[in-house]
This record gives sequence, C-alpha cells and structure tokens, in this order.
Amino acid sequence: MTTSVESVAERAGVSVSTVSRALRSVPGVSAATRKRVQDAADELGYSASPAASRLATGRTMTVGIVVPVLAKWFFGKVIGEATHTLRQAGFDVLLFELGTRAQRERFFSSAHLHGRTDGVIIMALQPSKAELESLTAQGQAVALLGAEAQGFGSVSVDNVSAGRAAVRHLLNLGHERIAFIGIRDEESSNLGGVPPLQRLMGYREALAEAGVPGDDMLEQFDENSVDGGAAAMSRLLVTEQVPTAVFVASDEMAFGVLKVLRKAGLDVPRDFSVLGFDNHELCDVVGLTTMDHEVAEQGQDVARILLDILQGGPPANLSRAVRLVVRETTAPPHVLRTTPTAPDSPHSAGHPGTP
Amino acid sequence: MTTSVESVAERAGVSVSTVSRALRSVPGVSAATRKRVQDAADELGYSASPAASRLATGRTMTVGIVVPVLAKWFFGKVIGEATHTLRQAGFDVLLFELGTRAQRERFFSSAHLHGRTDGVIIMALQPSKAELESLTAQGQAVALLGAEAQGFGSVSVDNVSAGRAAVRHLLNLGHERIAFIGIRDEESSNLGGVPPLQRLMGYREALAEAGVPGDDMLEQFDENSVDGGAAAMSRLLVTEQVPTAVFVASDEMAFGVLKVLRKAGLDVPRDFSVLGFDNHELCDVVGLTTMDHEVAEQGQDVARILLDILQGGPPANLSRAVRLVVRETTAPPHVLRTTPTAPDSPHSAGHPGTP
DNA sequence: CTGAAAGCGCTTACAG
DNA sequence: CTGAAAGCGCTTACAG
Repeated sequence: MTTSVESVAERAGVSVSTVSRALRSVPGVSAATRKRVQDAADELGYSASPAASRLATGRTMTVGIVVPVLAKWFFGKVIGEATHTLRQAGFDVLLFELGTRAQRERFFSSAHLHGRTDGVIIMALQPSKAELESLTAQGQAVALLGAEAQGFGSVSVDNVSAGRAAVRHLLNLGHERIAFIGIRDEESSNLGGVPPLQRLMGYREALAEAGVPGDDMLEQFDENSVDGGAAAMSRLLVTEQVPTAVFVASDEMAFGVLKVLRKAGLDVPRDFSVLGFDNHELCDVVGLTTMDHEVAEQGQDVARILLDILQGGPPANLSRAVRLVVRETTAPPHVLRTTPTAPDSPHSAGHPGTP
Repeated sequence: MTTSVESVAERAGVSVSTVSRALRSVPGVSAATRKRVQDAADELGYSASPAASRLATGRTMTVGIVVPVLAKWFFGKVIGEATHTLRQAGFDVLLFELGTRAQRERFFSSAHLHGRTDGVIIMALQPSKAELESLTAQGQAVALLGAEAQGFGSVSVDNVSAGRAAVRHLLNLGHERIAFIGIRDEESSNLGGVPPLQRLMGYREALAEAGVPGDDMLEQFDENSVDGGAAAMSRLLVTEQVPTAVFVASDEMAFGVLKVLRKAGLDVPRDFSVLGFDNHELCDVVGLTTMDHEVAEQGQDVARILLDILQGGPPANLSRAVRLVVRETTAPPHVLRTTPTAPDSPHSAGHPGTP
C-alpha cells in the first residue's frame, strides 16, 4: 500500500520527476515512457499520497458543503446532486452541518477550511460580509445556494414573484382571508436565510395588488419542520376570523399544517386550502399543491458554478424557475359554494391524504 | 493566512519543535512556554496546515461516510447524527454516495480512501469479503451500519424478529391474507442490503407460526421509494385473492402504498391495513403505523464505534431495539366486522391522511 | 523542558 | 523529453 513514487520510478526505470509528470498527464512526457510508468504504477497499485501532493501543490481537490441541517429532504436532495457533479470533476466533498449559532460562529472564525478545501458551497445561509471575507482570506472559492452576495457565485430563485404567484392562485380560487406561514429561526439555530422572507414579501404584494387588506394575525412564523408548521396552524385556528387558505413557505411545514387540520376535523380542500413550497417528494402522497423550484437542478448548478470559479472563471449567478404544481389541497373556499351546510359530496372518497 | 510554525516560533522566541508540541498539548512543555506559544499563535491566527501534519503523522483526522443515496430521510438522519458525533471528536467527514454498481466497484477497487481518511462508516451496504479487505489494506478502520461482518464494528437491529413482530400485530388484528412488500435492487443500483431480506424472513416465520399458508404472489419487491412501493401495491391489487393487509419493509414504500390505495378508492384502515418500517418523520402526518428502530441512535452508535476502533479499542457490535408504533393505518379486517356493508362510523373523521 | 535535524511523499522550476 | 534538487509545512526521535 505504501508504494511511493520511488518504487514506481525504479520499476519503470525513470526518475521520480518523470513518474510524477506521467501519472498526472502533464505534457512533456513521451508516449512510450508515459505508458511504461502507467503500467508500473498499475502493477504496484500505486496512487499518490494526497497529503504529499496537497503539500506540494497547495491544491486539495476537495470542496466543502455547508448546510444548516442534513436530515431534511431538500438538503439531502441538493447535496446528493452537488456531490455527484463534484465527484465527476474529481473532487472529494467534505460535509459541514451548522445547525446552531455556536457551530456557525466557530466555523467562520476558525479558518477551519484553510488547507482542507479549495472551495466551499454554502446552502440556505446568508453569510455576512465578515463571514465571506473570512472564507476568501482562507483562499476559498465560494458559491451560494439560496442566497446572493456581490462578487460570489450563486444559484437561487425569485422568491418574491414565486410567493406572489402562489397567493394569486389562492386569490383566483376566490379566497380572501389568506394566511402565511413562514420560517423563523429558533433562538439557537440559523436556518431559514432570506428566501422565506422574500416569500412573505410576495405574499404581501399579491394581497395588496388584489386590494385585500393585510392582517398581522394572519402571518405566523415558526421553525422549519412538520411540528413548526403544525404549531403555526394551531395558532391560526384560534384567530378571531379564521382564514380559508394558507400559503406555507415550506412543504415540511405544510405537512404539519395538514396534520393539524385533519385533527381539527377540517376537510382539505373543502374547508381549507393549503399551498406549500419545494415540491417535496412526498407531496404526491398527500396531494399537496406546491411551488416547484427545480431543487435537483439547483444542486447541480451550484456545483458547476463553483467548479467554474475553481478553474479561474468568473462567479456566475443563476436563477431557477418556479412553477405552481396544482394537486388536491387547493380549491375554492367553502363559503362560496351553494350549499354550505349540507355535504355537497360523498366527501370521503378521493380526498387528499385519505389513503 | 500562510503563517507557518516558524513565524509562531519566532514570535514566541522558541523553536518550531516547541511550537508544535505546545499547540498539540503534547506533554513535556512547561506551562509558561505553552502559554507563550499559544498566545503567539492566537495573535497570528495560526493553525497548522492539515496537509503537512498528515504527511508527517500519517493521520488524516477525517472519516469517510459511505451511503447508497443521500436524498432519503433515513440517510440524512443517520449521517447528521454520525457527523455530529465525529465532529465533536475533532474529525472531518468526507461523503461518498455509491448509488450505482459502477460507482461501488470504482470505489472499492481504487484505494481512493488511502491517505484521505483514517476510517470509514459504511451504511446499508453489505460489503463483500474482498471489499472489506481492500479497505483494511488501505489502512482504514471500518464500522458498518445495517450490516455485520466478522471482526468489524457494527450497529444493526434484529430485523428478523422485527419483521415477526410487525406481522404478528397484523395477525392479532385478525388478518390472514397478509402481503409483504420488500426492497429489490435495481439492475444498476446497490441499495437494500440484508435488512430487507431479514424482514422477509420474519414475515414468513410469523405466518408459519400462525399456521397461515404462504403465497408467493403475496410477496412483492421493488425499488426503495414511494414509486417502488406504489408499483408493488398496484401488483398486489390485481392478484386473484387480494390481501387485507401489508407489511412494507420501508416507510417510503409504505407512503407509495397509501397513495395507490387512496387512488383505488380503498379506505385505510377500514378496507386495508398498512404497516411500515423506519418511523419516518412524516409517519405522523399520514398516520402510518410502523416499526421504529432508533434511527438517530444508530447514527451516533456507529460513529462512536468507529471512534473507539480508531483509538485502538476492539470493534464493538451493537444492536438497537425495534418497537411497534401503532398509528392509524392498521385495524381489524373489514370482513370480520359485524355490518360489512353499512358504514359503521361517520367514517370521514379522523381517518389517516385526511387532512 | 527545549532545540537541531531528518523525514513524511509528493511537485516543480531549473538544467541539460 | 528527462533528471537532480529544492521545497511544501509539519512532526518526532535524538541529544542535551
């Protein structure tokens, strides 16, 4: 296993310099000797010590991926796609989970990446100017996902217009009292980032556009999880004038919303409409209407953008499309129907979430 | 940024050897000089070049985590827990996704880990003897999750008895025609591993125990996903004598099962009972009855086991408990009820999956 | 407790 | 096209 360049050189009858050049396809080696070296290396099962080449070249051929959490569909998906692209380009990927503020601070203050990675992909976190500087000072190329920063590569979506489109769908169905459930960071966490806020902006714009007055009570925020969504919906249920529809900033939260509505005995979409965000793979199971934002593609994009920067290219800024995916959790509000009290359908067949 | 040991040594007025010792808390340095060195390092923002120390020590202080797929709740959860434990011990984690047979072969044949990691955690993959040897030949410590191998650390659960317990629950409810939906690898993929097979064994044992004759038609296999589960259930629906319940080897597949049943107009659990495996975080949303196997704990376990091996300890083999979590997708079979035709309840309230 | 020196295993100007 | 040599930035016996 510990076959070194020297053993290969010996076997191939050349110098170590030649071995090094031949094996890395550096120009300036005759085809004949290149083959001889390659063969010798193969026979010995040789592969260069990464530590040694890193020390000599200063390049690590690995990139870091930074996420707020791993155990979420969105991040699993995006990381999977990104690592695949990165690996094809010959890079290893180092994983960093920055779930708490403490972890985040330690990470950005410690120059931990220096000499460990050539570049880093930061997901769903809006790094501050200082944090970004710390990264570049460590010699890192950086690409952002779900955030933007002057001079840095990034991929994101237009969350404002996505939020607007979502709420318009609800307005078009005839809803007027439309709530918003968004993401608020916990004391100690740092998830969320800006997209959720932009979605809120879109929500407000659509309402204003339609002449529907806003209502603070209708905007609820919680942790980005099933439980967080459930908690937010529970609060909505006890407001003075309960809404007839809600736009939820993430599908996972929307799942929690569905759960609460079911437990409250409300029928979706007859009594209440729910619209999520992400197009989570399980949307189809519960019939959740949602906003798709090309999650897999975003993962590939951000990897490619970083690879470009690593090769000396300029930092690209991409924007992915968002589109409404109508399933079965949105419908016209009940009050608008002809017979509000008498059940207007068998009601138990074909309803979303009814297995 | 490129502050070296020398600059620290100079500033502290000591030799580089002393700096090296002081900074790594190696015994044999007076408290006074240790502090002086520490201060100098802090002032200079110094941190040792990983490549250089790796080359000098031969230790990388990083471990690899190998998974079949990233974009699944189970793996996200387990990786999250494992990386957390690893990071606390000062290790970085390198991620490897081996979704296809080709990727798997390349990985195990290329000595890619050599010099990159000190150890590796292999998840939900049953490595062959040769693959294991390749890893140890590369000097890797190895710990397995969801698999076992002579002489290697591992954490798993008793899937046979778990399968038995699951099916017994169904039998106790009065079901006799009970189907099994398991995981079969695609041509090109290598997911699954042994646990799914053991769950099948448990299913068969429980049936035999109860004197219920087996039926090949009742055992369906597909890809481990919502779509795979849906496809398998669709096949079950057209068997000659449709079963009244199914034990599904993974929750994600069970979600697909629920979807198909809903589309077929069947009510769960009135017309059909479904029992999953994993206790996926979304079980609660659709009310899926399932088998919990302490997923988060398994992630921590496997990391700790590897850390122990890395510190010279013996390879531990842990087994985690499995327990039935009854929710709302299992009930006595319809045919056993007193009034088979007339609905015996309001039937639309409180049903699983009805939001 | 501290320091001078060799060595870890590559890569890369510099000559030839 | 090929080789000898310096250097990348640490760690660790070996002396003292």
